[in-house]
Amino acid sequence: MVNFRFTKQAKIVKTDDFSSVFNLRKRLANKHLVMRYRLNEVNIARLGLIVSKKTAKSAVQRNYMRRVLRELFRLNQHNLPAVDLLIQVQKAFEKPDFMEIKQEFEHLMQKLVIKISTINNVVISSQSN
RNA sequence: GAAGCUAGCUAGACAGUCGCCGCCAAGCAAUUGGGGGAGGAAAGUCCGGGCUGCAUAGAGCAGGAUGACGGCUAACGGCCGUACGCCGUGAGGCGCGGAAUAGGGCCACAGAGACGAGUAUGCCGAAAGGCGGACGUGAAACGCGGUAACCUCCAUCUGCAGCAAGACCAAAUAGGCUGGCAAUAGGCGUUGCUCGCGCUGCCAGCGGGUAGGUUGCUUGAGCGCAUGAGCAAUUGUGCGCCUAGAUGAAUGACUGUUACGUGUAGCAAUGCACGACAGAACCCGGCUUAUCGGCUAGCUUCUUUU
RNA sequence: GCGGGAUUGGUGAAAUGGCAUCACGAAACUUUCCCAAAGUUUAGUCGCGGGUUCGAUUCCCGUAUCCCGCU
Repeated sequence: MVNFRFTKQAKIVKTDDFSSVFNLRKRLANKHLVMRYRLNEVNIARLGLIVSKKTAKSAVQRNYMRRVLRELFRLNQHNLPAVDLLIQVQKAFEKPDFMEIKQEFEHLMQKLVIKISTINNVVISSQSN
């Protein structure tokens, strides 16, 4: 039985955590979303969302985007290694675009997993050498 | 029946799966169970108040706001009633800025002239001049002209800031104060050197204070019903109810059944698609703006029937 | 949460309540064999809706959009 809960520990709250992810400058992007990531030490994938007022004026629209992204993360969190993940919305989307956003999100997830596994391999190989 | 006016209400419903944020109960804990979780505008921040801090002997000036009359209210620039003006066949809607004899300013064009003088014709005069002054122009023309939504004066109100207010707890680093130790030495800077001058080390304690956390934080000028007062706004009394509290910021996503509306395909049954404006951030009373629709009540006009 | 400012031809800016102005650009015409330069002419509901006024870009109120500051 897999637990899909999204608790407070899985949320990035502190300004330090945010800025440390930003400073690492690891970045993936496509049409609507920008993803920044950093390996962390808490053994759990954590999420921070950035939806600025510039992308959408209406608070309702911003809230919708936040909720959809959180939901996608919640359902996918067990496929992820322990990373701090910041998702920034670049272009506004609405309800009819849901399937597109889902595909984009999953695509980014795959890329992320591949990248991180290569990093880990490098680390392991360098240690063995 | 159609077209309207005004006031009020509403902003689909039920069930399931996976989740989110408070509260209550159980449990050492993990967790489990119960119950609650956006609006009529939560918006704009245009007014008013509560609350909190600062300032303050008392009073006033300056500055700001309001401006028919009377009332309501915690208060208001709000609301109600009345009067007046305009619009509408009407139900109704919109508006209203006190004082021009306290003083200053402005009054384009036209007009003789825009407030100080004085045009035509006329009367008195030899003349100078005096009296009186139409028509026309214009928003306004001798009359104490118009304009105060120009300054101003008058009346009334007004200390300043805002929950990121304020209160409490309190790392790391840097600096402050006090005490003790070391010491007149050494180090650094000032010119290449010397002298001179300036700065300073270690330990303990103290208080201030940043990140961060806790609180303020939701029971209130509260809501509903009945009834009394009042034309009404509003208000007295009685009974009942408890109705979000987040903080890198919860209130969501998906599925099924069904109601309503719109579009579309179809002769039809029915199928498919879509669902207004919009998201609490200390709390209330208003105003303004956005809004697919639906319901109720009262009233008006026109037409038809009896 | 609190506060300030802007909106005028296509663009950037002026203007005491009395005819909306300047520069660049655009279009048309003149000039030239052609182009450039030069000259002439044209195009504004003064963001929108009300009010005050004889008259509003200007004054007052509301509103929309944009920009900025403090915390």
